[in-house]
Amino acid sequence: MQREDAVTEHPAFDPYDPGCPSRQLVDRIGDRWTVLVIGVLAEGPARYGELATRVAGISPKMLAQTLKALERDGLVTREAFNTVPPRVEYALTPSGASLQPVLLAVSSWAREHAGSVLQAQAAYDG
Amino acid sequence: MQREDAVTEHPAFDPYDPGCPSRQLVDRIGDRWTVLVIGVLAEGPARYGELATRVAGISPKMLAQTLKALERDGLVTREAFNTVPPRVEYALTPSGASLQPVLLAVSSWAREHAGSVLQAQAAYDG
DNA sequence: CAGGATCCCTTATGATACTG
DNA sequence: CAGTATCATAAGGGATCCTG
Repeated sequence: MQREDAVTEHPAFDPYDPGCPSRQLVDRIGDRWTVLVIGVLAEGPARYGELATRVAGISPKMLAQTLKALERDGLVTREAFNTVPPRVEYALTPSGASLQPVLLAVSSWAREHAGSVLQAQAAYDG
Repeated sequence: MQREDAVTEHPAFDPYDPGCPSRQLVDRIGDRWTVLVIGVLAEGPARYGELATRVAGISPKMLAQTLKALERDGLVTREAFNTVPPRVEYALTPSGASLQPVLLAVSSWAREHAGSVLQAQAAYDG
């Protein structure tokens, strides 16, 4: 259990503490769509429709939701042009860009170990 | 998308890009409990109850489930001692240990940016 | 002590249709 | 084009009880 008045302090962020903002961030990084969206934006700004295309399989709802969350977290900027037809561009902020290497490390590890993991699974199942 | 009928015979959560096992791994890394469990084991072998204590908030079900998945993936070993009372020790395999730096990068990023993210959220909400 | 088996509920997510 | 609104479903996860 936890103290109610812990808000007044500004302690070290502890991912092991449920309810700690840093844990929330870890969760976000782990999010299925977040990773993919940031991956696309890491290559440059993109429009909504472009994202919808490149992150294949994502529903409009999830895309909008993911982008909104990222924008709220200050990881992504949203720029709307009042034209016809409408045009909205998303881009990574410096914070968002700083996340890229981390995500890269994750996917690198995954690529490197995918083989041995598959092997281990087969052995375990057998 | 898929040409399959409404028959969902396989619980494959891969939204798209099938045939990429590394994708499965990324999802695992992103798993809320996996990250925390590996984090604890990175400091050395631990018993079931020890893990239950240190990974605050996890239920027996989730802990067992997470450990089993990690064991199947060859990231964690399980050693059961046939004593009374029972004693089971979990430890990282080399593969699992190699994951530590990656996870460390993730939580480091989270700790570093938690502040600015909170700030961004406040600004967004206001 | 370690964990399996259940039950149940909350939330996440997807499909679809609609609007500024 | 860029979303929003709504609905239905499935999965994640917690609580609890039980056993080797």
